[in-house]
Amino acid sequence: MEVCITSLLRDKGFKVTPQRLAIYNMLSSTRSHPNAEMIFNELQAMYPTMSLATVYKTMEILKEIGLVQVLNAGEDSFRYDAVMTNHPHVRCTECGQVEDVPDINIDAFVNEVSQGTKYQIMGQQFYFHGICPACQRKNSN
Amino acid sequence: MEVCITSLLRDKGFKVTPQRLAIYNMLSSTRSHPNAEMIFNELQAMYPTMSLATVYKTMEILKEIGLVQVLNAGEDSFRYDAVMTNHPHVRCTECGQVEDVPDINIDAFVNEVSQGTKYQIMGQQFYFHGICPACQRKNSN
DNA sequence: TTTTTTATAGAAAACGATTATCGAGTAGTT
DNA sequence: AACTACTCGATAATCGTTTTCTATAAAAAA
Repeated sequence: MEVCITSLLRDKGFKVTPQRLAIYNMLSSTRSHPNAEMIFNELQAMYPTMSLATVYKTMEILKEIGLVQVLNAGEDSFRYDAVMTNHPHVRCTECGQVEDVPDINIDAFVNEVSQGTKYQIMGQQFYFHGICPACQRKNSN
Repeated sequence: MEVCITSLLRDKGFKVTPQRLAIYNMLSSTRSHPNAEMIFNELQAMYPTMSLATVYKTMEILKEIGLVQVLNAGEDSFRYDAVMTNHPHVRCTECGQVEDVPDINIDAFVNEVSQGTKYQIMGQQFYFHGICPACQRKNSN
Protein backbone atom coordinates (compact mmCIF):
# COMPACT_ATOMS: atom_id res chain seq x y z
CA MET A 1 0.00 0.00 0.00
CA GLU A 2 2.59 2.44 1.20
CA VAL A 3 4.77 1.53 -1.76
CA CYS A 4 1.86 1.88 -4.10
CA ILE A 5 0.90 5.40 -3.15
CA THR A 6 4.52 6.50 -2.92
CA SER A 7 5.43 5.43 -6.40
CA LEU A 8 2.13 6.58 -7.83
CA LEU A 9 2.63 10.06 -6.45
CA ARG A 10 6.22 10.24 -7.70
CA ASP A 11 5.31 8.91 -11.12
CA LYS A 12 2.78 11.68 -11.60
CA GLY A 13 5.14 14.39 -10.42
CA PHE A 14 3.69 14.83 -6.96
CA LYS A 15 5.81 14.88 -3.86
CA VAL A 16 5.46 12.32 -1.13
CA THR A 17 4.63 14.06 2.12
CA PRO A 18 3.70 12.83 5.59
CA GLN A 19 0.29 14.52 5.28
CA ARG A 20 -0.56 12.69 2.07
CA LEU A 21 0.48 9.35 3.47
CA ALA A 22 -1.45 9.97 6.67
CA ILE A 23 -4.61 10.96 4.82
CA TYR A 24 -4.48 7.98 2.51
CA ASN A 25 -3.67 5.56 5.30
CA MET A 26 -6.55 6.84 7.38
CA LEU A 27 -8.97 6.57 4.47
CA SER A 28 -7.87 3.12 3.38
CA SER A 29 -8.20 1.71 6.88
CA THR A 30 -11.78 2.77 7.52
CA ARG A 31 -15.11 1.68 6.15
CA SER A 32 -16.94 4.80 7.20
CA HIS A 33 -16.67 6.74 3.90
CA PRO A 34 -15.73 9.94 5.69
CA ASN A 35 -16.04 13.43 4.28
CA ALA A 36 -13.23 15.97 4.41
CA GLU A 37 -14.11 17.25 7.84
CA MET A 38 -14.28 13.76 9.33
CA ILE A 39 -10.83 12.98 7.93
CA PHE A 40 -9.55 16.28 9.28
CA ASN A 41 -10.93 15.62 12.76
CA GLU A 42 -9.57 12.09 12.81
CA LEU A 43 -6.07 13.30 12.01
CA GLN A 44 -6.10 16.19 14.48
CA ALA A 45 -4.62 14.14 17.31
CA MET A 46 -1.68 12.86 15.30
CA TYR A 47 -1.21 15.92 13.08
CA PRO A 48 -2.31 18.98 15.06
CA THR A 49 -1.12 21.41 12.39
CA MET A 50 -3.00 19.70 9.58
CA SER A 51 -5.17 22.10 7.59
CA LEU A 52 -8.57 21.30 6.17
CA ALA A 53 -7.38 22.75 2.87
CA THR A 54 -4.66 20.12 2.81
CA VAL A 55 -7.26 17.41 3.12
CA TYR A 56 -9.15 18.80 0.16
CA LYS A 57 -6.05 19.26 -1.95
CA THR A 58 -4.86 15.77 -1.13
CA MET A 59 -8.19 14.22 -2.02
CA GLU A 60 -8.03 16.00 -5.36
CA ILE A 61 -4.64 14.43 -6.04
CA LEU A 62 -5.64 10.97 -4.81
CA LYS A 63 -8.66 11.09 -7.06
CA GLU A 64 -6.49 12.13 -9.98
CA ILE A 65 -4.04 9.26 -9.54
CA GLY A 66 -6.88 6.80 -9.12
CA LEU A 67 -6.54 5.92 -5.47
CA VAL A 68 -9.86 7.23 -4.20
CA GLN A 69 -13.34 7.74 -5.54
CA VAL A 70 -15.66 10.54 -4.57
CA LEU A 71 -19.12 9.67 -3.30
CA ASN A 72 -22.11 11.95 -3.55
CA ALA A 73 -24.81 10.35 -1.47
CA GLY A 74 -27.24 13.22 -1.67
CA GLU A 75 -25.74 15.11 1.23
CA ASP A 76 -24.29 18.57 1.32
CA SER A 77 -20.71 17.30 1.40
CA PHE A 78 -18.69 14.78 -0.55
CA ARG A 79 -17.47 11.53 0.93
CA TYR A 80 -14.38 9.59 -0.04
CA ASP A 81 -13.71 5.91 -0.53
CA ALA A 82 -10.34 4.21 -0.98
CA VAL A 83 -12.03 1.10 -2.33
CA MET A 84 -11.97 1.59 -6.08
CA THR A 85 -14.21 -1.27 -7.13
CA ASN A 86 -17.56 -0.04 -8.28
CA HIS A 87 -20.13 -0.87 -5.65
CA PRO A 88 -23.41 0.65 -4.48
CA HIS A 89 -23.72 2.56 -1.22
CA VAL A 90 -26.57 2.93 1.20
CA ARG A 91 -27.08 5.88 3.52
CA CYS A 92 -29.15 5.84 6.68
CA THR A 93 -31.50 8.81 6.60
CA GLU A 94 -31.60 8.89 10.39
CA CYS A 95 -28.03 8.56 11.63
CA GLY A 96 -26.39 9.57 8.36
CA GLN A 97 -23.88 6.75 8.11
CA VAL A 98 -22.93 5.48 4.67
CA GLU A 99 -22.13 1.82 4.12
CA ASP A 100 -21.27 -0.45 1.24
CA VAL A 101 -23.99 -2.63 -0.20
CA PRO A 102 -22.43 -6.07 0.00
CA ASP A 103 -22.60 -9.01 -2.36
CA ILE A 104 -24.22 -7.26 -5.26
CA ASN A 105 -23.12 -7.74 -8.81
CA ILE A 106 -23.95 -4.65 -10.80
CA ASP A 107 -22.38 -5.68 -14.08
CA ALA A 108 -25.51 -7.04 -15.70
CA PHE A 109 -27.45 -3.93 -14.82
CA VAL A 110 -24.69 -1.63 -15.99
CA ASN A 111 -24.43 -3.51 -19.26
CA GLU A 112 -28.13 -3.24 -19.83
CA VAL A 113 -27.98 0.52 -19.44
CA SER A 114 -24.86 0.84 -21.55
CA GLN A 115 -26.60 -0.90 -24.41
CA GLY A 116 -29.88 0.90 -23.94
CA THR A 117 -28.45 4.39 -24.20
CA LYS A 118 -26.52 6.11 -26.95
CA TYR A 119 -24.09 7.49 -24.39
CA GLN A 120 -20.60 6.11 -24.10
CA ILE A 121 -20.86 5.15 -20.43
CA MET A 122 -17.71 5.76 -18.40
CA GLY A 123 -18.96 5.06 -14.89
CA GLN A 124 -21.87 5.16 -12.53
CA GLN A 125 -22.90 5.62 -8.94
CA PHE A 126 -25.75 3.89 -7.17
CA TYR A 127 -27.10 5.29 -3.93
CA PHE A 128 -29.78 3.80 -1.78
CA HIS A 129 -31.26 5.44 1.26
CA GLY A 130 -33.17 3.91 4.08
CA ILE A 131 -32.97 3.05 7.74
CA CYS A 132 -30.05 1.08 9.13
CA PRO A 133 -30.54 -1.89 11.48
CA ALA A 134 -29.45 0.09 14.53
CA CYS A 135 -31.91 2.91 13.86
CA GLN A 136 -34.69 0.42 13.13
CA ARG A 137 -34.13 -1.09 16.56
CA LYS A 138 -33.98 2.33 18.16
CA ASN A 139 -37.30 3.24 16.52
CA SER A 140 -39.15 0.12 17.62
CA ASN A 141 -38.41 0.83 21.29
CA MET B 1 -51.64 19.40 -13.82
CA GLU B 2 -52.70 22.90 -12.89
CA VAL B 3 -55.54 21.51 -10.84
CA CYS B 4 -53.25 19.00 -9.25
CA ILE B 5 -50.67 21.44 -7.96
CA THR B 6 -53.32 23.95 -6.93
CA SER B 7 -55.20 21.53 -4.72
CA LEU B 8 -52.05 19.90 -3.44
CA LEU B 9 -50.69 23.23 -2.27
CA ARG B 10 -53.97 24.22 -0.64
CA ASP B 11 -54.40 20.86 1.06
CA LYS B 12 -51.02 21.17 2.73
CA GLY B 13 -51.66 24.74 3.85
CA PHE B 14 -49.54 26.46 1.23
CA LYS B 15 -50.84 29.35 -0.80
CA VAL B 16 -51.20 29.24 -4.55
CA THR B 17 -49.11 31.97 -6.10
CA PRO B 18 -48.20 32.88 -9.67
CA GLN B 19 -44.53 32.21 -8.92
CA ARG B 20 -45.17 28.68 -7.70
CA LEU B 21 -47.32 27.85 -10.70
CA ALA B 22 -44.78 29.32 -13.08
CA ILE B 23 -41.92 27.38 -11.55
CA TYR B 24 -43.79 24.10 -11.57
CA ASN B 25 -45.08 24.62 -15.10
CA MET B 26 -41.62 25.38 -16.35
CA LEU B 27 -40.17 22.31 -14.67
CA SER B 28 -42.88 19.95 -15.78
CA SER B 29 -42.59 21.03 -19.40
CA THR B 30 -38.88 20.44 -19.82
CA ARG B 31 -36.69 17.37 -19.98
CA SER B 32 -33.51 19.19 -19.13
CA HIS B 33 -33.47 18.55 -15.37
CA PRO B 34 -32.52 22.14 -14.61
CA ASN B 35 -30.93 23.39 -11.42
CA ALA B 36 -32.23 26.41 -9.50
CA GLU B 37 -30.25 28.91 -11.52
CA MET B 38 -31.40 27.48 -14.85
CA ILE B 39 -35.01 27.70 -13.69
CA PHE B 40 -34.41 31.23 -12.51
CA ASN B 41 -32.88 32.30 -15.82
CA GLU B 42 -35.63 30.67 -17.81
CA LEU B 43 -38.30 32.59 -15.89
CA GLN B 44 -36.52 35.93 -16.04
CA ALA B 45 -38.23 37.00 -19.26
CA MET B 46 -41.75 36.33 -18.03
CA TYR B 47 -41.17 37.16 -14.35
CA PRO B 48 -38.47 39.83 -14.19
CA THR B 49 -38.88 40.33 -10.44
CA MET B 50 -38.51 36.65 -9.61
CA SER B 51 -35.90 36.00 -6.95
CA LEU B 52 -33.54 33.05 -6.89
CA ALA B 53 -34.51 32.55 -3.26
CA THR B 54 -38.09 32.05 -4.36
CA VAL B 55 -36.99 29.29 -6.69
CA TYR B 56 -35.23 27.50 -3.85
CA LYS B 57 -38.11 27.95 -1.44
CA THR B 58 -40.61 26.75 -4.03
CA MET B 59 -38.55 23.67 -4.83
CA GLU B 60 -38.49 22.84 -1.13
CA ILE B 61 -42.28 22.98 -1.03
CA LEU B 62 -42.75 21.04 -4.26
CA LYS B 63 -40.45 18.36 -2.95
CA GLU B 64 -42.40 18.24 0.30
CA ILE B 65 -45.76 17.78 -1.41
CA GLY B 66 -44.32 15.13 -3.69
CA LEU B 67 -44.37 16.95 -7.01
CA VAL B 68 -40.65 17.04 -7.72
CA GLN B 69 -37.61 14.96 -6.93
CA VAL B 70 -34.14 16.29 -6.32
CA LEU B 71 -31.28 14.93 -8.39
CA ASN B 72 -27.67 14.89 -7.31
CA ALA B 73 -25.65 13.92 -10.33
CA GLY B 74 -22.25 14.54 -8.80
CA GLU B 75 -22.23 18.22 -9.61
CA ASP B 76 -21.94 21.17 -7.27
CA SER B 77 -25.61 22.02 -7.59
CA PHE B 78 -28.85 20.08 -7.31
CA ARG B 79 -31.13 19.45 -10.26
CA TYR B 80 -34.88 19.02 -10.21
CA ASP B 81 -37.22 16.65 -11.98
CA ALA B 82 -41.03 16.84 -12.13
CA VAL B 83 -41.19 13.23 -13.27
CA MET B 84 -41.68 11.28 -10.07
CA THR B 85 -41.19 7.76 -11.38
CA ASN B 86 -37.90 6.33 -10.26
CA HIS B 87 -35.58 6.21 -13.23
CA PRO B 88 -31.80 6.41 -13.73
CA HIS B 89 -30.11 9.50 -15.14
CA VAL B 90 -27.04 9.91 -17.25
CA ARG B 91 -24.84 13.00 -17.32
CA CYS B 92 -22.51 13.98 -20.13
CA THR B 93 -19.11 14.76 -18.62
CA GLU B 94 -18.32 17.09 -21.52
CA CYS B 95 -21.38 19.27 -22.07
CA GLY B 96 -22.91 18.65 -18.66
CA GLN B 97 -26.44 17.83 -19.78
CA VAL B 98 -28.44 15.35 -17.75
CA GLU B 99 -30.90 13.01 -19.46
CA ASP B 100 -33.20 10.18 -18.49
CA VAL B 101 -32.05 6.65 -19.16
CA PRO B 102 -34.97 5.26 -21.15
CA ASP B 103 -36.56 1.85 -21.16
CA ILE B 104 -34.85 0.46 -18.11
CA ASN B 105 -36.65 -1.52 -15.47
CA ILE B 106 -34.83 -1.12 -12.20
CA ASP B 107 -37.25 -3.06 -10.02
CA ALA B 108 -35.42 -6.36 -10.13
CA PHE B 109 -32.14 -4.71 -9.23
CA VAL B 110 -33.71 -2.67 -6.44
CA ASN B 111 -35.34 -5.77 -5.02
CA GLU B 112 -32.09 -7.66 -5.05
CA VAL B 113 -30.42 -4.91 -3.02
CA SER B 114 -33.36 -4.57 -0.65
CA GLN B 115 -33.13 -8.23 0.18
CA GLY B 116 -29.35 -8.31 0.35
CA THR B 117 -29.03 -5.55 2.92
CA LYS B 118 -30.38 -5.24 6.44
CA TYR B 119 -31.43 -1.68 5.73
CA GLN B 120 -35.07 -0.81 5.27
CA ILE B 121 -34.68 0.71 1.82
CA MET B 122 -36.82 3.80 1.15
CA GLY B 123 -35.46 4.94 -2.18
CA GLN B 124 -32.48 5.11 -4.46
CA GLN B 125 -30.76 7.14 -7.13
CA PHE B 126 -28.76 5.80 -10.05
CA TYR B 127 -26.40 8.07 -11.93
CA PHE B 128 -24.37 7.19 -14.96
CA HIS B 129 -21.79 9.43 -16.55
CA GLY B 130 -20.33 9.29 -19.99
CA ILE B 131 -20.25 11.07 -23.29
CA CYS B 132 -23.44 11.98 -25.09
CA PRO B 133 -23.96 11.28 -28.80
CA ALA B 134 -23.48 14.93 -29.77
CA CYS B 135 -20.17 15.20 -27.93
CA GLN B 136 -19.00 11.88 -29.36
CA ARG B 137 -19.58 13.27 -32.84
CA LYS B 138 -17.86 16.52 -31.93
CA ASN B 139 -14.84 14.58 -30.65
CA SER B 140 -14.44 12.42 -33.73
CA ASN B 141 -14.12 15.44 -36.00
C1' DT C 1 26.55 16.50 2.08
C1' DT C 2 25.42 20.93 0.48
C1' DT C 3 23.05 23.61 -2.76
C1' DT C 4 19.37 24.54 -5.78
C1' DT C 5 14.96 23.95 -7.53
C1' DT C 6 10.24 23.24 -7.21
C1' DA C 7 6.14 21.62 -5.09
C1' DT C 8 3.64 21.78 -0.78
C1' DA C 9 1.53 23.01 3.82
C1' DG C 10 -0.99 25.92 6.32
C1' DA C 11 -3.43 30.35 7.29
C1' DA C 12 -6.57 33.24 5.62
C1' DA C 13 -9.41 35.10 2.16
C1' DA C 14 -12.46 34.11 -1.65
C1' DC C 15 -16.04 31.67 -3.75
C1' DG C 16 -20.54 29.66 -4.93
C1' DA C 17 -24.67 27.19 -3.85
C1' DT C 18 -28.10 27.26 -0.60
C1' DT C 19 -30.62 29.04 3.50
C1' DA C 20 -32.30 32.44 6.78
C1' DT C 21 -34.05 37.08 7.92
C1' DC C 22 -37.21 40.71 7.52
C1' DG C 23 -40.47 44.20 5.94
C1' DA C 24 -43.87 45.10 2.40
C1' DG C 25 -47.34 43.02 -0.16
C1' DT C 26 -50.72 39.36 -1.46
C1' DA C 27 -53.82 35.15 -1.10
C1' DG C 28 -57.58 33.21 1.10
C1' DT C 29 -61.12 33.69 4.61
C1' DT C 30 -64.84 36.05 7.16
C1' DA D 1 -63.85 45.37 2.65
C1' DA D 2 -61.19 43.79 6.45
C1' DC D 3 -58.36 40.56 8.70
C1' DT D 4 -54.87 37.14 9.21
C1' DA D 5 -51.28 34.40 7.87
C1' DC D 6 -48.39 33.27 4.37
C1' DT D 7 -45.25 34.69 0.73
C1' DC D 8 -42.12 37.51 -2.17
C1' DG D 9 -37.93 39.58 -3.05
C1' DA D 10 -33.73 41.84 -1.40
C1' DT D 11 -30.09 41.11 1.45
C1' DA D 12 -27.21 38.98 4.63
C1' DA D 13 -25.61 34.75 6.52
C1' DT D 14 -23.97 30.04 6.20
C1' DC D 15 -21.16 26.36 4.99
C1' DG D 16 -18.52 23.27 2.05
C1' DT D 17 -14.93 23.84 -1.00
C1' DT D 18 -11.27 26.35 -3.61
C1' DT D 19 -7.83 29.76 -4.17
C1' DT D 20 -4.01 32.75 -2.83
C1' DC D 21 0.26 33.53 -0.79
C1' DT D 22 4.62 32.71 1.60
C1' DA D 23 7.67 30.01 4.49
C1' DT D 24 9.18 25.46 4.31
C1' DA D 25 10.03 20.78 3.05
C1' DA D 26 10.99 17.28 -0.61
C1' DA D 27 13.57 15.96 -4.54
C1' DA D 28 17.21 16.84 -7.74
C1' DA D 29 21.68 18.62 -8.78
C1' DA D 30 26.17 19.60 -7.58
